[in-house]
Parts: sequence; structure tokens; C-alpha cells
Amino acid sequence: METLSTSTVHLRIASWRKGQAIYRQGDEGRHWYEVVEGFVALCHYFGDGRRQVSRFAGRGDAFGFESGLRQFSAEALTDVGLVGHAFWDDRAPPIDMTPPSGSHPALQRALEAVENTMRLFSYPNAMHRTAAFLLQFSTYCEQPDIIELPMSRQDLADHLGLTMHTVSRSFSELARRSFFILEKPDRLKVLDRSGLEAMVEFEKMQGDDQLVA
Amino acid sequence: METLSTSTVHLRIASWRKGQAIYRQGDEGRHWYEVVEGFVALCHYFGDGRRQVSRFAGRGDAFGFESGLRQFSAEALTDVGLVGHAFWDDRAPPIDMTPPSGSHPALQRALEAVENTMRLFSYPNAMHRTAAFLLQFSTYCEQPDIIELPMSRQDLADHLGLTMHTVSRSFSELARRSFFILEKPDRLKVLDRSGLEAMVEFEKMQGDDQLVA
DNA sequence: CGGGGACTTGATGGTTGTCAAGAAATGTGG
DNA sequence: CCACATTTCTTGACAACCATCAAGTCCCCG
Repeated sequence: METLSTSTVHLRIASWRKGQAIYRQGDEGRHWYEVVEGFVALCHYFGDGRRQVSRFAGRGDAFGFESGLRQFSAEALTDVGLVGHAFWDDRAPPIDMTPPSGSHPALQRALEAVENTMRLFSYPNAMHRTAAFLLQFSTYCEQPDIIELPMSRQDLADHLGLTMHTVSRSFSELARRSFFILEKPDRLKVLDRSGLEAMVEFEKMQGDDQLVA
Repeated sequence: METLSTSTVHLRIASWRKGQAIYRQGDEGRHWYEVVEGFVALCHYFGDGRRQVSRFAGRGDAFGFESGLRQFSAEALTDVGLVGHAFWDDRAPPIDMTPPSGSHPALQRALEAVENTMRLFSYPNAMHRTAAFLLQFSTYCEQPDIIELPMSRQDLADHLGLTMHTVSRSFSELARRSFFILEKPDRLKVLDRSGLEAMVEFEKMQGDDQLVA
């Protein structure tokens, strides 16, 4: 951990280089982190080599709440700047993580992020799932119609439960249908955002009269 | 909400009947809940009718942390007993939801539960995914080798990202291979637990030398 | 005992994973 | 700055898997 500056004992700003692991599955957790700059992939490795990317964390997101052994690895997709918070020091926690009475704690946001990811899996096919992901991810991008992807096709595949090939085919198909242009593999220019939103039936979510039993 | 007893202003024990909704997507969240008895499905409805069951909550699990509008519906799969905690009253929170310094707060457990669900999606096919779910769920069952399922095949399908038919076929195939016997559709007797565990390559998770980049 | 819902099973077509090859992008050394 | 090597990405062909449609069976409850 390359410390750049230290404001208090339990709060450190540090940076990692692209490709480095911030921590690994199996490590003992001592800190949780907020992303200041760049992108991090949180992923779980299985014994047989499968990898599950549970979410990508960008500016403002927090991760690393496992206080015992890490269940995930945190991998820097780009050069990354983080604020690290020590678990063992709970004097004046820098972010409110107390019960959900008013404030909006980091842990709750992490839960929502994972739940958002889970929703991707309800889409019927690879193209819809890919489109839904792109819309989700576009909120991280500065220009509204340019999506720059810090992660590889394999990272996306491990996130979406598909293969790299199917992800690539989905991109190509969406581009063929003029939803966007693939300027480079990791940079796409959105032409028809509302078309994408319609395609993924963007979570009307209003309490439409769904009944139980 | 049928109140059975009231211990303080912000903590109520209540029960729901099988099939009832504890709350619905779109409602305003006022409480979070702990399950005392029975099972609850947390599910998200999409505008086009798709349903995603993000997790099942059993005894000891907590749910309902969305303090704004509910993103999920909570549906009672069986008769259910719950402890409800009001958000707006933070005097003496009944369960520790403070930062992860030692204790094991309810919110953190919920995050882990969703992350566990996500791992199911990394399995290559329906049978493996089903087997992995059954092993996960068996921890709720009292007798180690009898799994009683409170949820329907459709609930399972919405949880696993499959159709009811494929879930049913997976059950039949696993039974045909003698991993268990389907005594009834909702009750199965496990014959070969270690075989199931081997099949799903049960999370060795040890920091085996996985490298990044 | 009878009716209705839930579950199971068969047949078929569409989608995705696999295997394989080729194209594009990236990095390196001259 | 260019040539080459390496990695990443794309695309094609084929097989395996799953969703769909359609019956049929089982189970639960009246």
C-alpha cells in the first residue's frame, strides 16, 4: 500500500496501479475503502477457476466490508486512488455507517449496488443483459453519450455470467442495430439511449398492481 | 400488520400468513425486519412482468433496509413471525448495525446473503446452479439430510434465473443420479451430500495462488 | 371423490458455450 | 517512427443447453 498522505491514524489516502490487487480473497480484512479515482473490480474466485465479478466500484463507491477473511479480491482496473478506513479504530468513523435512520451509509449503497447487479440476471438473453449493464455503467461516465469501459471483455463476462465471446457478440449486435458506435473496443458512442432504455424495459418499478399468491 | 405483542415503541413482533405481502415494491419503507419463524422471499418486479427473487430470508435473517421507497416486495412463503424495527426511532437500536468492528451486523449479513446468491450465477448450467442452491439452502433445515422447500418451483426459477421447467428437470436429473430422493416435490432426502459438494466444487476459496493481470 | 393448481415430462427451435481462426489494438525494440 | 510480437477482441461453425409450447401426472383441498 503506497501511502500518499495520512490525515489521521485510521484514514489513509493511497493509490494502486492498474492491474494490482488491493487485497485478495483469503486475506484478513483490516480496512474498507472508498474510491476517489479510477475503477475497482470486486471478484470471487472458485476452486475450479471460475470467477465472479460481483460489482465494479467507481468514484464514490465503497467496498471491502468483510471484517474477517476476505470473500473477494479487489483488483484495480485502472490506476486507482482510494481512501482506506481501518476497522479496528471506531473513534469518529469518517462515514456514517450507523442504522438506517436518516443517513445513507456506505454499506447500504454497497448492498444496493449488488442488488442492481443481480437484476441483470433476470434479463432473458445476453444482448438485453449487456444493454442493461451499459446503461447502469454509463452513470459513471462524464460525457453522457460516451461510455468508456475500464474493464476487459473477460471482466464483463465474469460480471454478466456470460463468456467473453457472447459479450463481444452482444456489443457487435447492439452496434449493428445502431444503438451505439464502437469507436474502440473500450469506448462507445451512444446514438440511441432511449432505444436502449426501451429495450431493457427500464424498471418501471412503480407499484403496478402486482399481486402475491 | 397484525401485532401480537409490543415490547417497546420501535420493536414489534408480528405475524403474517402464507402468501401475504409484508410490504410491496413502491411502498415507503418504515421498518426493517428480522425473521423469527418461517420464510420470506425478497423479490423485484419489472415492468414487463419479470420477477427476480434476490434472496430467501429464514430464521435469523434480516431484510427491508431500503429506507426510501421499497425496491423489493417481501412475500411470506409460509406463515411467518417477524420482529419489526422502526427506522425513524434510533434510540437503543435492538440489533447492532454499527461499523464492522467485531460485531456482525444485520446489514452486513444481508449483503453477504445477496453476494452468495450472485455466486450461483457463475455456475455453468442449470443442474450445477440448482445443486449449489440446495446446498446453500440446506443450512436452514433442521435435519441435515432432509431439505424441505417452502418455495414453489416458480420462486426457485425466479431466484436462479431459469424457468420453472428447467428447475424441475434439474431436480429430476439430480434425483436420477441418486444425489437425493424427491419424497415430495417440496421435500427431498439427501443421499450423497459430498457428491453434491464435489459437483459444485464447493468454494475452496482458500487463497490459492490466483493472480491478477 | 372430484376439481384445480402445481409439478413433471416430451418435442422443438433459439441462444449460448466451445473450438478455432483471424483481425485489431497494444507494447517493445530497433 | 516503424516493424514486429503479444495480447485482446471479433467472428464463424457446430454442438450443447435452455426456453417455449404442449400434454400429462401428481398433489392438495374441498
